Amino acid sequence: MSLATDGADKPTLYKRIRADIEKRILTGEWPPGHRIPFEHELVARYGCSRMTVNKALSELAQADLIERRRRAGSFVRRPQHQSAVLKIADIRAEITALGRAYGYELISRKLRAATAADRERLGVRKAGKVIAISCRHSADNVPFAVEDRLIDLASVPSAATADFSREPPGSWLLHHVPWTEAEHTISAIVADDRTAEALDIAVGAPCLVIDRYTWRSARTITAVRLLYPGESHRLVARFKGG
Amino acid sequence: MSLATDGADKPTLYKRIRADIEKRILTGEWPPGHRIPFEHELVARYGCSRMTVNKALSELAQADLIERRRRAGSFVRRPQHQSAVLKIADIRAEITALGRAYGYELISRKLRAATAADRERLGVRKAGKVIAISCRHSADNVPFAVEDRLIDLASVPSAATADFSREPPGSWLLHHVPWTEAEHTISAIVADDRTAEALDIAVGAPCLVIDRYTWRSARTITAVRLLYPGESHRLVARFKGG
DNA sequence: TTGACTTATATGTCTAGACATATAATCGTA
DNA sequence: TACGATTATATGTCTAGACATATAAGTCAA
Repeated sequence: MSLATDGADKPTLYKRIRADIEKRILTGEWPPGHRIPFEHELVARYGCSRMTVNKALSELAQADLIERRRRAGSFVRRPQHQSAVLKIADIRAEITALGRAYGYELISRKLRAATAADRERLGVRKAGKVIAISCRHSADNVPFAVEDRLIDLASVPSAATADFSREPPGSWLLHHVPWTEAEHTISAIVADDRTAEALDIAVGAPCLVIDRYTWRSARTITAVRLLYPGESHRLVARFKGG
Repeated sequence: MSLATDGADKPTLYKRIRADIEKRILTGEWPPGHRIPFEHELVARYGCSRMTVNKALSELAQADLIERRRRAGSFVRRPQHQSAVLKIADIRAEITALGRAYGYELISRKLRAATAADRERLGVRKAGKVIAISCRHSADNVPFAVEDRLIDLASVPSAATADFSREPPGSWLLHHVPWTEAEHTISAIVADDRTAEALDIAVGAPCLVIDRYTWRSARTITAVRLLYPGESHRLVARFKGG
């Protein structure tokens, strides 16, 4: 509309308060340990009610930028240097985001009674059926990652009839299983014969490994190992805090 | 009212509302796409004011568990399967948390005018001085990681006189530079001669690599490369969302 | 000096309203 | 039927209070 000159649209007051404080912390004007103004002081400065500044400060506390202590005040926290947001995108999304052509290929799919090794890997005790899947993702027809997955059929019965020859199991699960929790473990190995062939790299070349273990309400859903060529693939995590 | 009987302490009302809803989402009772009750319905159910349920729902929206749409209502989001919280702890903290003895050893420290390669690595244009540090972290006297770091003295002048023979540069920076932003890149390589010797592993053994690039207010602070023995070290990221 | 008790105060939570705003639904018209 | 205008409504933000509660700081006695 008419006011195209500068700062976009009008942010709400509590967002402006939050941004003001965040800026002073991030520029170092208010270093770690610094006591930021009391709520009543901010109320006076911005001419608003206490609930408004409280909302701003609560969000900063939730983001771990400040620490709030009763009776004492609110203080700039020391950066933690420890929690980063690591984007582990769906492989198809990752590849298409790079502007490359996504390719998928099912290598093997076996439905079997869970072996001792399967139960160990899934972290379940009871016997039951599992699906073991091996597949490959490629970008512009170059191998991008190989996937080795185990799905617990007791938790996801409908996986028995899913067609994994066209849809990657990761996408299928994402659309057929609601909210889950997961644990990722990242490590490095060197390619053995089988891996080297699947990824079209040399035996002994480095590989990045992501092991993901997924569950819902304490029930195991799936365990997957992803192998990437180590020198060409990178995981990027960007974050605030040292 | 008179609903006090049970044990534990009494969580506040908005936290109870948030936990109730979160539980229904996580157990799958309310699957992705499900419309959760309107604020006025929750107000009626819990017998509280709208601001209280609004606070609960706002926090769920901030955590990306629900999506709020004006006029339409609030809906359970589809899990993203893409952002994980990766804990990249301070190495000393990581080792002591494992109950092992932390050891630190400075391998080299050089103060020099930035070379073209240094400027490239730090992403700065202007000439200036840098400190290049190479050091090793160990756990119970076993090499744990080697660190190769560059610090931009224009941004952190006091680093020139810091004693890095006893304190790791990471810890020192953490305590002398306020809030920063960083980008981590994780990859895998195989050990060359120098790395193999420093980590006491075989040449050609896999290594996990973390490259961290740190800045504050668009100003580069430091660039560091951490090398871990790939098969013994693991990065763990745990999170919600598929 | 130490420990126990009291007090002051900043944050934590909550209320019962208010108006703003985006937008789904409905209605009316071409 | 398709499209534009209107309306209804759920969320977004805000207010001016309130009481609860943890705790820093001060007070006083042993």
